[in-house]
Amino acid sequence: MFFLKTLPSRQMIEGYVAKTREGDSDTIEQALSLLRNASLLIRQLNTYFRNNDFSQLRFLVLVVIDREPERNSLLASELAERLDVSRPVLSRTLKGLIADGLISAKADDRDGRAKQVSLTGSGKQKLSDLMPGYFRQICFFMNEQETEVFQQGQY
Amino acid sequence: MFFLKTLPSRQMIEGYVAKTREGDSDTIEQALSLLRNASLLIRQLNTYFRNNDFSQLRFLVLVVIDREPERNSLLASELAERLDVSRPVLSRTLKGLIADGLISAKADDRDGRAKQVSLTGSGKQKLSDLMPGYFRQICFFMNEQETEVFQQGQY
DNA sequence: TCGATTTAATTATCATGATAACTAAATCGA
DNA sequence: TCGATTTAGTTATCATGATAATTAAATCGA
Repeated sequence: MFFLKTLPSRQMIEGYVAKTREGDSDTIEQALSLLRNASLLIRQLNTYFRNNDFSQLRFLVLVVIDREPERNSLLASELAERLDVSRPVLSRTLKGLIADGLISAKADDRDGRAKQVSLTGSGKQKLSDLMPGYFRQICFFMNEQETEVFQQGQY
Repeated sequence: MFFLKTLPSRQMIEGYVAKTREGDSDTIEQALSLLRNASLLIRQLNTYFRNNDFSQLRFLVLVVIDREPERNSLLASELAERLDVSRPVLSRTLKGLIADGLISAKADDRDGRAKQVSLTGSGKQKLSDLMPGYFRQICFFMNEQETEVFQQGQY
């Protein structure tokens, strides 16, 4: 997250760039807009998931299992490859999803350490329950942005 | 943060959009790219600050006090207006910055509840120590992106 | 083939975000 | 003017991210 509500003015950025002799103002301004816009959207999505007693990470775990073509289960290690969170966080999150009956896990046949994870019926249901609202949040936000920041060429 | 390393394919998105009858694929794709790019940059910046025994929020507090024109102190409540974090987090962060001698606080003359916060010498020093590297991180990342995702029109 | 290394997953612990509940001061309004 | 409300800030607690260390299984190589 990027917590600055109002980005530094162009002048301010140019002042810092001149002082540090590092970077160029356009790039900095563009990057700060990127950070701020994304942070606003992330906030909105987190609120959406919280309101549905869920979390973005839980949702993405379901998505990643669901989107795997030709397979209905994934190893936890494969999930870890596809998701940019630490292994302990993934472990804990899977535990929660299992406890809630949204995924099921069984030991892998070939590798005694590994865990096969798949969506349960309620997992698939949860995913399709959440997806429309998720898209709605995104589109609502993007339309908002279009009429504000994006038009001003800040992004 | 948005944790999906590889965004859903265009086809995948179109599948979900069709199923949910919600949103349009271009907007979704654009938003997911926004989220993912920003998350990568935030990761890089967090790493930069951590390597310097600091944090993004601490840095932004210093920036916000520093950038205030014609003033050398701000009320904690004014900081809260400018930064998108909860009050308790701001409280805790200010406490840490005071303990490290980077800012100083004194009770406000007019309002017995309020706190005037200002940068100390080391606070100003810390800020100018960190700023060039901060800009360097940003520019490095943006150049990287230019040669990858941005060119592909995903953003 | 068996000791060393790597890999999969978890446990323990910390850092840093949030909300709810609180204290105390300021302000509002009948 | 004084009780009610609002505002500033903190404390207590929880949620969720991270890293370091651990366990156990698999694999590598002399």
